[in-house]
Amino acid sequence: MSLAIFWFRRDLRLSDNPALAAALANHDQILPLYVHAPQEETPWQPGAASRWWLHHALSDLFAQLHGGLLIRHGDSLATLLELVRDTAAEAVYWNRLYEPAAVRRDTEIKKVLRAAGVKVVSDNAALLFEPWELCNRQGNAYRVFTPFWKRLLEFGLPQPSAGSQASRGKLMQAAEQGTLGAGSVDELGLRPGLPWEGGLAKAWRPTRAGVEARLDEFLAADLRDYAHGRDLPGRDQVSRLSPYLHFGQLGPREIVLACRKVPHAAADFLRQLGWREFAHHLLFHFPHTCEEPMDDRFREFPWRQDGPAQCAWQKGETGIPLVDAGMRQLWASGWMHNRVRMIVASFLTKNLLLSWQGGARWFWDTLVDADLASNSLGWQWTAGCGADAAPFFRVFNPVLQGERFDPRGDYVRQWVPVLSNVPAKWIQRPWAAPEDVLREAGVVLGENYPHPIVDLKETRLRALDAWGRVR
DNA sequence: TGAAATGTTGGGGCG
DNA sequence: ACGCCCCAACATTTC
Repeated sequence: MSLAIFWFRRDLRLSDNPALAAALANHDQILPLYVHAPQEETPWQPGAASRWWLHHALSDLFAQLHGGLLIRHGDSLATLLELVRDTAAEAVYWNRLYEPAAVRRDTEIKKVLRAAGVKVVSDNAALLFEPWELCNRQGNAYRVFTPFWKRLLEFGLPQPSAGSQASRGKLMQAAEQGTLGAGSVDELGLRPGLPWEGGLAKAWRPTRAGVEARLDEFLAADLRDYAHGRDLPGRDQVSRLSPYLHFGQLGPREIVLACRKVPHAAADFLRQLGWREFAHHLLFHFPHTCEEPMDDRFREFPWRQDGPAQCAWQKGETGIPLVDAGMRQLWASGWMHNRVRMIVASFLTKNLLLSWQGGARWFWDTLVDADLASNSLGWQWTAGCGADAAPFFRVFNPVLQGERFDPRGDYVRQWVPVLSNVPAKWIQRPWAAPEDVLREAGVVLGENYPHPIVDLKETRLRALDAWGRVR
């Protein structure tokens, strides 16, 4: 009778799970384990929105396993050693993580377990390719997206391997785990316990059934005209799969497989999956880039300190409608449309001249899809200090972006309801509207909607000057 | 996965 | 009919 522990981390699914499939193939009985150890991810412990999602993802996995998921809270290595001792497990299986803290921890755990005579098997459930499997002709990591993606496509987009649907009859049932001291998901205390979670619950279905339904719906309807429609936040023609991917309730290879089955071209959408892949590639090879700019010239960049401005940005009270709409969508639903993420990030770093790290930290705490790799890439891209970064002179004008991508103001109306009666012509810049137009719409600037906290033209020039000095 | 300034062109109003 | 000016509309350059 051979027993192995399967350690769930951010691969909270039973399908397309290579390490789980390998464990099932090689052992008679598998103990499914989850260890809650946020302190091991310091300084990037999951934020409130992320914990809310994790709570539901774990509850759902617990249900899929009919309660046969051992839940522990504490030190990962100590927990594994204790369970190996108590169950006489021969092996521990897991799927890899790529954040610097997780890599350090897992390397140490692997070393200690092997020294103790325990077999350790790790595999890749989170990415299309391991970060070290793709390199340029000089054998170096990629720093530019396009050649990276081109190379990946040359290798071919991988699909779930056949063995991943192995028998689940060997998974140890709850009754058999009786003496091992299982905790419950509720005991982990992951839910915010704020009225806030009502907004998250309304916006999301954080379960495997939820993601399967979402994927089908997206591929059937929203993939047509995706290249254009994904830029319109009012239309919301985007996949919304990112939180499921982060927690591994859906694997990227499952997405590739699903795309093969639809009649429309999926290349533009898969390219977005490529950006997620690229972000992991970069964070693995340049692990300091979640804290520090990749471009050393930005180490001494003169970011301002401005608490009130930072706060206005966070609360969506900048007086710039599209920025405020995005920040309010984030707070209310734990998510923001990608086009708007770029706009609010440009506004924070360029118009307010506040550090990208501060923005990244706020996103980290409020996004249900907060992912260290994607978040770091996105913010460094906007700030112009990262790999394949936006050119220094690229400053988004949130008014023009609004007129181009939210021309009727649908998105602004939804998230900044006080502006809902402002005509489309003025909704992206109410401060410029004639008095009678505002009066008729019920808007009183400085009363029920703020005056803009900065002048867009002036702050653009200030940003150009600051970025110009870096060159 | 920009925006603004500057340059060019061509149609129409008008003397 | 002609030249002149104005100014969209579009293209190019610059940040």
